[in-house]
Formats: sequence, structure tokens, C-alpha cells
Amino acid sequence: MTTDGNGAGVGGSADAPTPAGPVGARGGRRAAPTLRQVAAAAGVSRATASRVINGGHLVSDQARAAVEAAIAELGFVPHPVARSLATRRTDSVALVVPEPNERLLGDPFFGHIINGLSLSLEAADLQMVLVVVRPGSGQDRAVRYLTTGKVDGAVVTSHHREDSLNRRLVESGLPCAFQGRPLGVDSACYVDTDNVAGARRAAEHLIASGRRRIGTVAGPADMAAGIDRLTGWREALTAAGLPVDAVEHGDFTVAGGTAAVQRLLRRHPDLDAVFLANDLMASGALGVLAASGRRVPEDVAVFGYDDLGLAATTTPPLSTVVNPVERMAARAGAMIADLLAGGEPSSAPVILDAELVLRASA
Amino acid sequence: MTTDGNGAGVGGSADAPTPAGPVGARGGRRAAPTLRQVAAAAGVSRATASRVINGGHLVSDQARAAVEAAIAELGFVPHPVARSLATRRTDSVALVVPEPNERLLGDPFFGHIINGLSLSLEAADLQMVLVVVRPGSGQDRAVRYLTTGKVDGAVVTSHHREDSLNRRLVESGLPCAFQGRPLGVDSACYVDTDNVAGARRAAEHLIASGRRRIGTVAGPADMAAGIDRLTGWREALTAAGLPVDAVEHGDFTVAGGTAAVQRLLRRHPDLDAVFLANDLMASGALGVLAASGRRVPEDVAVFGYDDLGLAATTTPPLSTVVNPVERMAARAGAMIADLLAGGEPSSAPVILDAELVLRASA
DNA sequence: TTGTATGCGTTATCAG
DNA sequence: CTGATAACGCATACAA
Repeated sequence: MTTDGNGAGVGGSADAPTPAGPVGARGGRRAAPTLRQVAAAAGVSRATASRVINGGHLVSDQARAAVEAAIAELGFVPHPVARSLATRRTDSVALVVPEPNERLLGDPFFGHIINGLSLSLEAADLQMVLVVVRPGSGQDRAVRYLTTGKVDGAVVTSHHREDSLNRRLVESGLPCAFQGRPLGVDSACYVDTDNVAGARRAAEHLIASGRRRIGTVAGPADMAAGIDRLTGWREALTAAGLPVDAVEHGDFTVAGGTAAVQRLLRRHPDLDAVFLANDLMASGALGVLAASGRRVPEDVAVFGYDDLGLAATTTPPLSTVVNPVERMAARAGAMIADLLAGGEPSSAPVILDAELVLRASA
Repeated sequence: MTTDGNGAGVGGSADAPTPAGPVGARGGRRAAPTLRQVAAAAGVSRATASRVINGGHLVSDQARAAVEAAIAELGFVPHPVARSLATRRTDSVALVVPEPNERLLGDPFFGHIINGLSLSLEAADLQMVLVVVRPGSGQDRAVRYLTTGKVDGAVVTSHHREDSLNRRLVESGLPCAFQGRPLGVDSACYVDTDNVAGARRAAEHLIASGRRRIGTVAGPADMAAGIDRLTGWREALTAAGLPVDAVEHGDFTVAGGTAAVQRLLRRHPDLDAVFLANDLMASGALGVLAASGRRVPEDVAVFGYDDLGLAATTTPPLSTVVNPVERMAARAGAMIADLLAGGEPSSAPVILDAELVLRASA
């Protein structure tokens, strides 16, 4: 083993240009052992030591054993930065989230995204880096960060409004996977849920249970989820020969939903059902309806969208459409992992199903 | 300027060992320009080019102008990984969050943490890396990631249960700042809110408004926030000569709060007020009270804790204690930024105030 | 003020 | 199977 007290310097290998003085212990952390020290302790070259670390092919059992012993003894861990510089990989991917608005702060949505993604990335030994893009110069900043080699790829949550970010990212050549159909860019590398079908089914349920005057509070007209859920609602009502004029738009927040429902009821006091593009807004609707003396679901049925926890705790509990956010994020993570492993970019998006969950409100 | 069509190779500098062949364009991304190319284009040495990039001291105006022009022309951006290897800094800090449980998924808590922290880190030109620690081997994994040079420091949200993570991190020498008083470690480098005072004030308000039989649903007994809020409640009741026997513990979730309140009411049907250690549990309590035919606040007053959005939207809206989560995270970010900039570790924690917000429930 | 030389810790190439 | 050695891209003592 040739491990003299010094820890290095023996072994006869001609590669020790390092001054070898007492390591400059800055702060309080003692310097981590390097590959060179491992090689010296094992009596092999750095190249051989490196081989056993990376797969261990093409090395004699003897050399491998020696190196592994040295690694264990020194507590060696490869320095990720140095490795990145050499391999030009960082083994980390960014989760890009839109500007922090009411939705980021108060919606369980992002918690689920984060959980699903970090879990699937972990399975591929990738680290998640959260990049929140702020308005103003934040986008430039984010693009610079993402395209200068600090991450190997990105999962972009495309629930934000259409802007140039998506396009800039794919044009930069950075491997990207989108969660939610991306607007403003022509990429098939995304996973989404079938928002159209989900909304349609919700509306169909309302119709099947006898409702005839059905309104909706749609999401923002410039977000994919907002557009698609409105489309599904229209499809169902049109197919049933019902009018589709009772539409208001909300911003996916409780306050926004509250205001939108008030407008809707003012214009259409005869509504016997309302479909809201997410549960947060539906929760606001519940308050408005109660305040106006309408009973849910006897007088007005309420249907939400998301089922991310809130729906089960309102009074009455909300019937809603399951938004498989966590699974979407996980699939997006797998997608980017595939891409980074050399897989081909998927030619078709992954669309997860949108099932109903019936509770008391409709 | 000596810029021949080749872009490099002139200037007489003796450092061009690179083969100079057509860059291996892997994937679809064209290779980013390097410092060497900038130096060549500007007709200076790499050292000089490096100097103008890092502050620009000790360089002639002429050289600086030439380098800046070259940078602009080539669109040069320093490669962060190479820079990190040389400087031994990464300019990024980790946000360490506990295992993903119900709280991470459904609580707006983490959204606020993320927002506050990323904002303050951005001000210090630091990038936030989110590290979620899973049960099992997740902790080893996290510690390895955090202590091998991929981040310069960490902000640890200490709302998770007491475990060895805190200790392992500070012992590793990694600069750490905690959000919430850390259990299991003796560090003054944290920012918290005065949970004891907050809970005490809430209870005092209940007492001042005439309530005499006051119960509480405390948080977990092994989390700082749970412990402190219970303490505050006890202090107020004891000072008023009221009994402190009506105590149940919940897990900070709606379901947990629901169950805990049911137990509490079974044991103490005469309660005229209840203080819950967070709004999620308070929201569960609202449902139980309504179901049992008790009016809020006429029969039973309800007081929550957090005011992170939910409290304003329940029926009735919750009186609660403001938990300045975003400001805490921001302060923790500033703390770690200071530390990394060479500042001294703070000798005393930062404690933010806990104010009441009165709504209809109490 | 500028340039030279070297180090940062790995991986990868290419002779042996 | 193994070992020199050259990248990787940038920063920085030190010399001039």
C-alpha cells in the first residue's frame, strides 16, 4: 500500500507537481482528498484510479481493490466541479418556473411539481436546480444561467403566460422538456394532461345530472390550461345543444374567482351550475354562492379542476377534475433524463388522462 | 486589433496549444467562445482579459476597451464551471427542505420560502439550488451533495422533525443559515419569528374578548414551531388563571387538525374557543364545528396561525397570527450571503415579530 | 500595467 | 490492462 504518514509522494508515479505544502485550510473545512492522493495511496496512476471510479472496466481486480481501499480510507468523493469541467456535464437539470405570482405562492401546484420532478430526477442521479424567472431583466438572467453550462437541461413549467422564454430556450439548443403544452414554440417534447377532455367530462356530468343553465369561469386566455378547459366546456355544451354564453375569465386565484363569479351571476342569475377552471377559483365561488343565499349543490352545482388538496376540504367538498401534476412532472423529468442519456427527442407529447372525482358540490 | 479571419493565432502570445481545428459541435449547440478567443481578438493576454472581466482594476483604458469590444463581438460569457474550479466558489446556495410530506405539497409555506429566498439571493448574485431531502438514504445523498463543493452554503428550513441533518451540516463546515430555530444543533445563525409571543397574543385576544374555556390544537411536539406556539398559549392562560388542560396535538395538516379538534371537543364539549397552531388545522376545525352545529364565532371562537392566504378565504375568515415566512427566508438569504462575503457568523439570531390579524372567526 | 506560468481536480486519448 | 499527458476554461501569484 505504501502509505507513509505523508499520505502521498510515494508510488514512483511522476505526477506530483503540486507543492504538497500543508493544505491551505480556509474557513474551518479541511481540504477534501483528491484523486491524486487516492492514486498515490493505492500505488496506481490517476488514470487507473479514475477508471475504477467510473465503472471499473478495464482494470485488474488487484488494482481495483487497492483503489477502493484507498477511497474508503481517505473518504474520497470526486469533486463535482472538476468532473463537470472535464466531462462537460453537470448532472443537474433546472426546473424553470414562471414569475412568482399569487399562483406560485398560494397554490399547491408547485409543491407537487417539485415533488414529482425531484423524485424522477433523483432516480436518474440528476440534481434539480430551481430557477425562478422574474419579470424585467429576470428573463435575460435566467437564459444566461441556463445556457452557459451550469445545467444539462431544463424542465419548464409552461403555465405562465406566453412570452419569449420558451423560444429562447429551445433555440439555444438546451435540452428542454415542458410541463404543459408550451405556447410560442413548436416542440413536441412536453407532457400535459388532457385539459379539453377533463373539462368536457366535467360539463357532461353537469348536463347528465340535469343542469341546463351552465356557466363557466375560465382561466386566463393566454395560458394553455385556460384555453383548453374552456374549449372542453364549450364542446360539451354545444353537443348538448346548450348555450355557451355564460363565460367569465379569472386568474386562477381565489380573489379572481370570487370576482368572476360575481360578474357571472349578475349577468346570468338563472345559472344552475358553474364550472371553474381550477379549485382555487371554485373555492371563491362557494363563498359567493353562500353569501347570495344559494345552496350548493341544490340550487347551483359547482365543479372545479385540480384536486390538489383544497377540493376535499371546502364546504361542501368540491367535485373536480384530477390534474395529475405530480405524474406530469415525473414524466417530464424522465423525458429530460432520456434526452440527456442520448435518447431521441420524443416526436409526440405525452398526454395524461383527466379523471373526475365526484364529491358533494355537483 | 490584429484580427485576421481566423479569429486567433496572432498577437504573438505564446499560449495556443489548442489544436484549433473546427470546434466539435456536439448536439446542436455551437461552442461558446472562450477567454482565450477573447484575448486573441483583443490582442492581449488571457490574464489581462480575465482582469477586465473581474473588476477591471489594474488595466489600461485602452486594453479594457479592446477586451470589452471583443467580449461584445463574440458574445462571450465566462464558463461558470471553469470559473468555479479556479476560484473554488460556485456562487450558488442550497435551499434544503425536509422530506416531501403533506406540508410540502399542500402548504403555501414553501412557496413563500422559495420566493423570499430566491429574491434575496438574487440581490447578492447567488443562485438558489433546491435540495429536497427524502427519508432513508436521502439524507446521505443530500449531505454528500452539499459538502462536495457544488454549493457555497445552505439555507435550511428547520420545520422538519429533529434529526441528525442539521448537526451533520454544521459539522461539515458548510456555511449554514437556518429558517426557524434549528433543533439538535447549537447555532445562532438562524432567523425565526416569535412563535411564543404570537401564540400568547392570540390567546390573550381570546381571553380579552371574554372566552374562558380555551383549548388548543398544538403542532407536533418535536418541531420548534409546535413547541413554541404551545408555550405561548400556556403562558397566556396561566397568567389569566385559566386551565391549560385542553390540549391535543395535530400534524399541521387539514386532516390532522380535523381529527385533533374532534378529540378535543369530545373531551371538552364546553370549549368556547380554540387556538390552532396553523391555519390548515384551523380550516379543518371550522368544518368540524360547523358539522357539530356550533356557530363560529358565536359559540366557539377559532384562532389560527400563519396567514399565508388560506385564512382569508375560509368561512368565516380566520383570525390568525401573521407568520412572516417570506421575510424570514429573505433574511436567511441575506445572512448566508453575508457569511459567504466574509462576514462574521451572527452571534444572535434574528427574531421577527408575530402580529395578529383579526377577521371574523374570533 | 502586462504577460508568463501554473494550478484547480477530473476525464479522455493514446502509446505501451 | 496501465500510465503519461493533454485537455477542460478560468484565475492568479509572480516576474517583467
